[in-house]
Amino acid sequence: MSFSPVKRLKLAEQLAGSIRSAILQGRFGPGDTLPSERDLAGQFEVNRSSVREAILRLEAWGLVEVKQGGGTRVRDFLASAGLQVLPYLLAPAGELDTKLLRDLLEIRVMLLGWTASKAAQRSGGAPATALRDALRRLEQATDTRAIQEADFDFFEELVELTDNQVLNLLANAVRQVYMQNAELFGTLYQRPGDTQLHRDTLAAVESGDADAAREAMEAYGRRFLGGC
Amino acid sequence: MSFSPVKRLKLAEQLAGSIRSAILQGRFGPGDTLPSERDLAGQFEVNRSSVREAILRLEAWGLVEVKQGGGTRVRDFLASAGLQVLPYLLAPAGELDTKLLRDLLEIRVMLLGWTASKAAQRSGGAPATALRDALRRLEQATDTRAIQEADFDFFEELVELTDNQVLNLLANAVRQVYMQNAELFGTLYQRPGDTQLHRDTLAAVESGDADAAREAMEAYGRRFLGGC
DNA sequence: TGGTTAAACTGGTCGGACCACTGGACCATC
DNA sequence: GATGGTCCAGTGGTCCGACCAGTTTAACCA
Repeated sequence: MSFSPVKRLKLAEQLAGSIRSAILQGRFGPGDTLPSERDLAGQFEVNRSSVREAILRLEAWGLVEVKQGGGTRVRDFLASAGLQVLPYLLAPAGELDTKLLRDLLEIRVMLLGWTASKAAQRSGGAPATALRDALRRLEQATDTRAIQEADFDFFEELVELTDNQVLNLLANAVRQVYMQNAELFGTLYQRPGDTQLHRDTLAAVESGDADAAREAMEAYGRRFLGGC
Repeated sequence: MSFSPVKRLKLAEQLAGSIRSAILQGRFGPGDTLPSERDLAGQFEVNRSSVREAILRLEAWGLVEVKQGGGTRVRDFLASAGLQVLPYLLAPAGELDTKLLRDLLEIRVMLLGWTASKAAQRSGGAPATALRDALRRLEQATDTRAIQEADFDFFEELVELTDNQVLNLLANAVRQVYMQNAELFGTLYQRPGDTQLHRDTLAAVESGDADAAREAMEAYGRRFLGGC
């Protein structure tokens, strides 16, 4: 038995979380102006500096728009927010948004397929030792959490093989989405670990067969779509 | 001749830009600790609060890791940063990174193709008036900037048709990349505007032909790959 | 009525203070 | 030699109160 690190929540992060929830749950609509920083500081009974830090986070997420002298307005997050808000949209009020989850899994199928295809194309038949190692770790993983991580590692090794740095950044963003509510995605991994499709992918990559690699990974991704 | 609005750079944004450049140019490597907030405040001759706001931005971008009492460490941005840093990676020291641009355009081909395909699949033969409007605006656009924007509008209408909110968020992120250095991408639009492939896409979407829609948009995206 | 101006907001920056935490040095214990 | 306790300098986190810089509003006067 081992412990995982506790996460220390800074004050400003708590505040940002509160306001973010209020926005995502629609208590503030697009165009509405947030209460002033001094006002919020009074309501939360904290210093204005902390409120400012919280609002700065919201701005970085694309949720609000700050203008000196003109207040802080809530933006239409569906038109402006990036992938960072996805974890919070998936379960805004404790209830899972199955439509959104399906959308995410659909995108995942595309990413998996394309990445595998490009990886096969780029590696051009060379042995992929790192990918093979990742597969071994996946096969040896027992509990749900370990399987999740090993599965993502396998994907990231594929990304590495594509030699595409933009895809790399995109994968980083996706990883954050996964990690921020890993327990939620964990329920999708409950079926017994069948790694046949991963083995197919590895073989296809090592033989340079782009189409076969795409097929295998897309088939794997589609398995998750059945659950919801 | 007309002027575009000047962008008022807040102090903290300038600071964030300075430190970000230093990191992306490698003046601080992964694992290095940044000078302390008090130290940086002294070097920049500004207040510590402003430095803190700047560092908060860097943290949101995934460039640094802040720990109370333990300093601020530079992260390996290739392993942790999201799409937000792409604009700065494309031209870190004034020089365009053609390999990275090619990577981006490659991803773009995938996104264009997949989006068009799903849009055709989902709309299922219904008339797509919004998409048709976007096409008209594209055909009427004259200068480079207008063409760029109309082209992106067309893409966003396709995204709308897919009814996939995750793709929507992804498109938001991509838009920010484009808008932050629009003049850079503008050079890619120099050839005379041929909208044939857009018209093909519209027709394919309205007739529900997913494969044809994908083909047309991928072909369009690939035209940009020839330039570099 | 219509334009001007002054006040009352808002966010941005400042300086200084103290709290909470980290990391390393040093020491006592076993 | 390893372990744990203590201390201390340095770092980020929070607080306070003040003033600067823009925006909005409404009173004001021509």
